[in-house]
Amino acid sequence: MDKYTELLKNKNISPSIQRVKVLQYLDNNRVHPTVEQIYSGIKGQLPTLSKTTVYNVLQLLEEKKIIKSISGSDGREHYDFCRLPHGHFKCTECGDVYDVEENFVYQGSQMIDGHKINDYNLLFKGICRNCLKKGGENDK
Amino acid sequence: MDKYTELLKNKNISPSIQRVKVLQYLDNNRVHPTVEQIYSGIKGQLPTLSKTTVYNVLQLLEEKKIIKSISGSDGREHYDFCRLPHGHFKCTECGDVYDVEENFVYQGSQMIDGHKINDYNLLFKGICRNCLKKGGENDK
DNA sequence: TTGTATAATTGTAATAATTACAAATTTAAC
DNA sequence: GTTAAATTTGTAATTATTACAATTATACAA
Repeated sequence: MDKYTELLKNKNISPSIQRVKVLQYLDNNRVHPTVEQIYSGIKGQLPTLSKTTVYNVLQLLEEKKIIKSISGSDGREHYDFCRLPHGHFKCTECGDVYDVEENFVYQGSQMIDGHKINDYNLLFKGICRNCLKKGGENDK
Repeated sequence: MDKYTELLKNKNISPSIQRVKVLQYLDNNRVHPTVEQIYSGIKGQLPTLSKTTVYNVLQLLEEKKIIKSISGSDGREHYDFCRLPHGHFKCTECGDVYDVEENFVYQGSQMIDGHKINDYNLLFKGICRNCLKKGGENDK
C-alpha cells in the first residue's frame, strides 16, 4: 500500500485513485499549485478526471487538515501539503507563491474573542526575485 | 479641506470625489467590506459611480499603502483601512472578517530569500462566535 | 455471486468576482 | 479658453468556483 493510500486511510478517507493522485501531485510539486495546475498535472494519468473532482478532493483534504489553501489576491487559490509550520510569500507581479522560513507560531488558545480558531496563515507580499531581475523598475 | 482629501494629497493622489468617498467609507465602516459593499454603500451619494471605479480606487489605495486587502478563501476580497498592525480572523461559515489583536510583528529586513517584501498579513480561520451560536454542530 | 444502497466522480450549466478596454467626462496646465 | 492628461464610466470578456443531476464505482448483505 503506497504512502498516500495509507495517509488517507488513517484519516478515514476512502483512498480513491483521484484522491491519491491529487495528494501525490501535491507532495511531488511543492510549488503551491493552483487547481488548474493540479488538474493539468494529473489529467494525463487519469484521462476521465473532472475538474470538479479536483475541487471536491481539495476541499476534503483541507477539511481533514492534510493540506492548506493559500489565498493571494488574484482570485486563484493555491494549495500546500501540510508540513512544519511555515509562512508564504506571494509575488504580486507573477502570482507565484514561495515558502519562507519566517513564521508566526501561535501558542494561544483555540479561541480568540469567542471565535473558534481552526487554522492560521502568515502571508508576505511583494516582488519575487525572478520578477526583480526581469524588471526592477516596477518597484511598486 | 477634509481629512481624506488631505490624506490623499499627502500621498500625491489627486483627491477626486470618488476616491474621497471610498476612503471615507472604509474609515467609517471598519468591517473589512468587500467591493460590493463599498459600491452599494456610496452609490447613493454618487449615483453615477461605476464599480470599475471602485476597483481602480482600491487598487490605487493599496499600492500607496493606505489600505490593505485581505483574501479569505471564498473568492471575495476584503479591504481594510491601515492602522496599527493587527491580525484578521475569517469565518469559513459566513465569510465575515474580524480584527484580532493577536499579531505577528515582523522586524526582519525588507528582503527574504531575494524577494522584496512590501507587506504581510496574518490570517486566522475558523468559525466565528455568531455562527457558533447558530449551529455549533457544524464543527468542521 | 448477485442485488442494493451508498459514496464518489463526472460534465454541464450557472454564478459571481474581476479585468480589459474604449468612450466620455473631468481636471490641470499653458 | 484651448489642449493634453488624468479619471471615470459602462459594457463585454474572462476566469475561478459552485450547483446539481446523471453516471459510475464501491461496499456490503443476502
